[in-house]
Amino acid sequence: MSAAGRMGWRTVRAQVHAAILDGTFAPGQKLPRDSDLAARLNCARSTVQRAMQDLARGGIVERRRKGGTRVRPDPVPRASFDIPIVRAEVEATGAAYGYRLLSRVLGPPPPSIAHRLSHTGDGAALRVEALHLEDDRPYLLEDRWISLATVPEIRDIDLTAISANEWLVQNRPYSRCKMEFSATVATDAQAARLGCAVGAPLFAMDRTTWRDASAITTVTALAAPGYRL
Amino acid sequence: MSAAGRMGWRTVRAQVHAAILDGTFAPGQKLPRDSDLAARLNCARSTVQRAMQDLARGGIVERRRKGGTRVRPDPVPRASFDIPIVRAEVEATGAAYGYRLLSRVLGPPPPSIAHRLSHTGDGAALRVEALHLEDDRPYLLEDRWISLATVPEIRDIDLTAISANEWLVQNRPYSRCKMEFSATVATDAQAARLGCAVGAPLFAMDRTTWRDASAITTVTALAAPGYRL
DNA sequence: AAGTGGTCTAGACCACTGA
DNA sequence: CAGTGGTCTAGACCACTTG
Repeated sequence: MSAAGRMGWRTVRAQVHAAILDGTFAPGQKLPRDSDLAARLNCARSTVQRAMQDLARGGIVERRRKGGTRVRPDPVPRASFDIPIVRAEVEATGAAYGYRLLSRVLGPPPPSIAHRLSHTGDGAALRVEALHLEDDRPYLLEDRWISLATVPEIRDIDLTAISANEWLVQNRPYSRCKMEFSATVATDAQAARLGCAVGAPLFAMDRTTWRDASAITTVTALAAPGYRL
Repeated sequence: MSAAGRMGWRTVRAQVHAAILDGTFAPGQKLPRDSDLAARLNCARSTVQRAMQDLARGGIVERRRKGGTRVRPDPVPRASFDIPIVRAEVEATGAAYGYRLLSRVLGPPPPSIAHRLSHTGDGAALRVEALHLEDDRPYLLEDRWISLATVPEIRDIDLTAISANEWLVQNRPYSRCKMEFSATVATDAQAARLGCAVGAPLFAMDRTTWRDASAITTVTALAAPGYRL
């Protein structure tokens, strides 16, 4: 770690990171305080601040007021990736995107879904099943519940023309989102819709979105066998 | 969006985000330039900068030099979560963590693995199969290949005492990491080791880590049925 | 060529928190 | 209570990109 030419915050980050990787700063060890690093690297403290904050965000170091900055003994693999819009994901592969509405039912959701939507009991919901296609082959099967309390307009939208997903994204931006991933095997009905064998392994994504404290929608999407995230 | 009391960058971010959610700034629309917002909110431009940069990182807006800041029409769900260390993940549930080495073999990896490790042909590797336990029940089955070219010391480590995962994390910090998730069904051998039925759905995580350009290890971990991420 | 975001600086004060 | 990170400011210059 030397104080050569101009030090941008990315350079500072790289230098400190390199020093951690090569053992100059051992796991658990305390790093010099920001102002000292700034002096040694010949830059402003705020530049070091920026760099260290980025390392902290990446799980490389841990910072505490008065406690100083320490190398994390367990570099947390902080995965961060974009969940692509289905249409974009399909079209990115060069394939043609298609969409088909399978069912659309108004009614009270079962308890498990009502709980996810934080429904207090009286709330009705719209259930939509749809299939996303990649070059006419089944790609993603979604089973969605939309809260009519939060999104009453959805009742009048023609969901054969636009997917609920896209309509919601464009008309009901959400402020919070929770996702879960798991694995299941295809039931008879799912296999028929996805065009795969019964018992085939399916990658499942559960997503619930909120606008402030009001749940908007909860969806379970099943990907055709072979899907990788 | 009013200029009330003290405006920290989090406050600025919240105000702008709220203005986007309530439609003051429509999707695709251009926002005022930073200095204007700063004037309107009665704070320094750099404070607005920080807030806007955070919104951009969250996929809410898109910024371009000279092009200005625009509301993203497709609020990208940017999932960001920590991949926990297995031991920590188990112990967080209050359960006892256990670990068992199943096999340990030195030899040339098959082509598919050699490719993932960027081996040029001559490189040998260490293959380790291990089982992570939660209260003595199978939790995660890992099948790992470690590059002896990058980590020769691993040959002399007693992997019955410490898991390869933990040893590597503590002794070979990595600078890059690639992960993939998918779903499979249990084979005979996997079912026996995980104590589940043949054909049960398994959540699979593939991870490869590098130190600079040298691959360190590649691992496929299978979670027992019921696992959710 | 000009406009807008990106970064750097020097200095100040605040907010946690460990000793 | 004292030390360290967190944030704010005002100003300057740079870098990219669009018209």
